Amino acid sequence: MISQTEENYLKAIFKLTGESDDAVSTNQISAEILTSAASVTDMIKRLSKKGLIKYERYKGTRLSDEGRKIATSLIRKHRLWEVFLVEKLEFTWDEVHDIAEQLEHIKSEFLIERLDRFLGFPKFDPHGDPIPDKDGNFAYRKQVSLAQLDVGESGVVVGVNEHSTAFLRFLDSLALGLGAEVRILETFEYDMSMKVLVNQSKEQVLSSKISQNLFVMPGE
Amino acid sequence: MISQTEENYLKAIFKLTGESDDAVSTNQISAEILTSAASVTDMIKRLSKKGLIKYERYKGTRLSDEGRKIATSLIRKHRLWEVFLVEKLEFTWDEVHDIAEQLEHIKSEFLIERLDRFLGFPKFDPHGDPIPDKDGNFAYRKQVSLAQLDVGESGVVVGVNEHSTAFLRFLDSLALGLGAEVRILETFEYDMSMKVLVNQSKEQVLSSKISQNLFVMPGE
DNA sequence: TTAAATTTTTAGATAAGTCTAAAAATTATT
DNA sequence: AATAATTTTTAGACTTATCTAAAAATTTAA
Repeated sequence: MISQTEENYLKAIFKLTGESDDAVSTNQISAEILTSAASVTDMIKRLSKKGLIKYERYKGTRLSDEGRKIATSLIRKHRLWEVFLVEKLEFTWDEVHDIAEQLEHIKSEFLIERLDRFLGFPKFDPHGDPIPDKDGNFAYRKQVSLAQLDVGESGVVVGVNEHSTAFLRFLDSLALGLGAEVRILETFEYDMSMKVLVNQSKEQVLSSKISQNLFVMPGE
Repeated sequence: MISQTEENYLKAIFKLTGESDDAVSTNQISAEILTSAASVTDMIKRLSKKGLIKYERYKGTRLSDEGRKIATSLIRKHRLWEVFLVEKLEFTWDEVHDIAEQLEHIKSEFLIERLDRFLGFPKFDPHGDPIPDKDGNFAYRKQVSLAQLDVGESGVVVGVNEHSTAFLRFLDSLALGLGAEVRILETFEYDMSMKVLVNQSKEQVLSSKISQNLFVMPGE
């Protein structure tokens, strides 16, 4: 049996390496989990003994196949629960993270398959992040950050690169939620901000921080 | 912050005393939690220090107002999640206990109020057990065990006094789920079994163990 | 290529929750 | 009322997960 804490370490390692197979350092993990490096060393030994990670002293850590499977399963659960909270319980996209963080640890394969069906097998969560299938495969989508578009081009918002409540609420206030259509009117070299037309109706100036953290599917 | 283990002890104490304010013994708790008496003594000290129970050495334990509030809140969560699993995810009544046992520990008042609304404010769970409201009040319902009915009387199944998978599946096979109508045709003094008519169609002989563990609302 | 800076690991403590075995207190029995 | 049986608590140990401080290994820089 794997503990919630162990699960959180596996998820952190996956988050740091993504789909690649790079090794992550002890310090990277400790920064991600907000814990001491000494605690990470301890946990790494335990996970290594269980065969969930491959690790060499001073060299770093990478997930084993088994560890990767658990990590993607956690992400799958987390994102499916987020869909549930938003679609069924009417939470907003900035309210769901902490609750999903708890729900992802509920142990029942059967439960998650039924939840998936109940939700209509969604492929993306309320933030536009892909929901891995049972085998851990993530849906691919052609996307770029809004900052990469040139004047005259447009795109549809499909995701965010930052999940803070503050950022998500700010996007709401700009009508820049998922599905919003954005056309680049003008870019300002000075601070890399850009003037855009949102949903063919409202002009808005966006800082580079915003445009870099917004993913769009380029159109036209 | 209260731990899951602490929550489980409070729930066990509540289960043992019910709505009364009797003291429960250390051994009773250890039997309920399936743990050693020594562990119970340790935990009792901790809960007492937190003001969640009132306890005197060798005299027994009872819940404080605060402890009772937490216990009923856990039961509320457990039963609401059971309704969700059965009504929305199409689980059967014998499959939901273990999953609800995990879900009841998810911490979010907001979540449970929204779940309650999503489910249409149910008053009873899939086993017929009452769901306490936010203030911890249980709905009252006039009910007796089937064994208490006399020949000629009838009732509608509204609850069970045993929640084992075996018992619930057995009831299913007899078409004796919640809502079933039962009329007593004959009782046998010898072993306290009774012959009944289920849903005005099928005759069945029920052992006293069954009739004692089935709650009905008497009709006629 | 040696010294300085950084990263990682070890050593030793602490807290929660569990256990067994033994001691203490209470209750039951003769 | 004294003894026996039962219940409860204490004592001491173990595991998981955490910490700080110090030691060891590695990397960077002069």
